[in-house]
Amino acid sequence: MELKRINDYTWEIPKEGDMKVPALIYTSAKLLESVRRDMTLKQAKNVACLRGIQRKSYVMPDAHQGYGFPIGGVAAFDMDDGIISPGGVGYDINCGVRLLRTDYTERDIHERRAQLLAEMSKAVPAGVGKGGITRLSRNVLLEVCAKGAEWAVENGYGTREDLERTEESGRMEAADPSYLSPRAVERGIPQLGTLGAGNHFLEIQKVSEIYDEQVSRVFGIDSVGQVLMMIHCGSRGLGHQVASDYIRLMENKFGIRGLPDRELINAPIRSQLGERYYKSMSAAVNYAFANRQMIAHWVRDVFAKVMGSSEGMSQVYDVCHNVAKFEKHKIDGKEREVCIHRKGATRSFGPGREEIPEIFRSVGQPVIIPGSMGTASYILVGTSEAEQLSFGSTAHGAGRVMSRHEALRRFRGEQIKQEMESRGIELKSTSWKGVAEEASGAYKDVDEVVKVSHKAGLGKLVAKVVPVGVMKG
DNA sequence: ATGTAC
Repeated sequence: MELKRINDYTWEIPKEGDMKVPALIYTSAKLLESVRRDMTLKQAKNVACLRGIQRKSYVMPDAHQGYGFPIGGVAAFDMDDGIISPGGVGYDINCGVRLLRTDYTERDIHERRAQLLAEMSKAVPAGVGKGGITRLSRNVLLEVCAKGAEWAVENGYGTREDLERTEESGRMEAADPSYLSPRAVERGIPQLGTLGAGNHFLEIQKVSEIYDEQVSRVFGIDSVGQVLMMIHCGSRGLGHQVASDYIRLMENKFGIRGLPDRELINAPIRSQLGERYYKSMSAAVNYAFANRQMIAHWVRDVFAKVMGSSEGMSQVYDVCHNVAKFEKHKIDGKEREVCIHRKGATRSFGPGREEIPEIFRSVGQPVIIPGSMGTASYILVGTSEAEQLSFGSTAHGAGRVMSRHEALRRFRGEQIKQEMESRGIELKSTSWKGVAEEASGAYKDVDEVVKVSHKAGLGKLVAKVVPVGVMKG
């Protein structure tokens, strides 16, 4: 494939054939090798062919192949001529990350980290298909999907301050749960307040490096050794069902003829089906916000029980990694509203954007990038440059280099756990198979991913954290 | 990611 090197961290696939715009890949020579081995670049070119796409089809440094669109793909579409696509959001709608700070240091919790993990695994149900401890009626589930994290706070899970420190304040107003299929509702009812499986986790972390003292202090990250709690999960079976439902509905309505790949099925944003998908997707987004809100509340309960207090455990921020949204961006010098798809990408807004909470508005929003199991994670800050470079987006994680299937062939869960424990990291999981699939060897080097983000200007380094204890689904 | 197939 023809790739034009723009600079050390940017490559372009020039417009050709049916492409309406070029594709732009933020990567390094090292990361480019793995991206060239799978379908990522072909998929980025396919996205560039879709109707109404603006500026470029963007690829983030952690990208790998996904359903239709690459994971680590960002694309914006014209509100009048453009499309919205379930494959551009992904199956796990509003998969995302929440970060809590604490007043504890690693020393304070060292002796009790196994106990913290044991209590968390009692308090937070995890695993494939796992149900939760809440008993919801159908009507309450619909209310959760309409109100998101607000519902959770109103029902005793956490504080209003948490909402301020959540993307969209924990609630997408566009949500209309009445468009959810009966099956989506049915799957959502038992799973609210559950972690799930795959790459979802709870992690006890300690700050290992601070790159920007001023910004980190604004985020509530004060010193090396400070303990943080990271929560990574999404919308479970409900979001998955919304994606499946609308992929099928759109295929039936529009057919797959003329698409470069049937997985790119989409609907005009202004069509009935496009609007219904957006409202249903927003309902799933809200379900995921409520999910993380409840889990965060239980994590605080666990600290209160094991450590004696959860005081000081305020939220740093909560970000979406898989979402489509209507946002205003400057295109060809003119401010316009577009439909942004961020699939495996984090919003990275810089100073001044009205969408970010006032407390962060002078420095930019927190960007939370989890690594793979047993590796570092990073806190970055959004930049103004990113708005021109990538519609205000950066990476969302390490990004796979190996399929789950291949990881199962190569790794053993028991051995991975042993290796982590020899490095002083506790691991608790419901599934050896899950641990093998999530081995860090199946992922890219997150240090390299965030270096590209920093150097390219997509999001700037603020702090590095390392795991102390990990709970996997 | 996912009641890893409806």
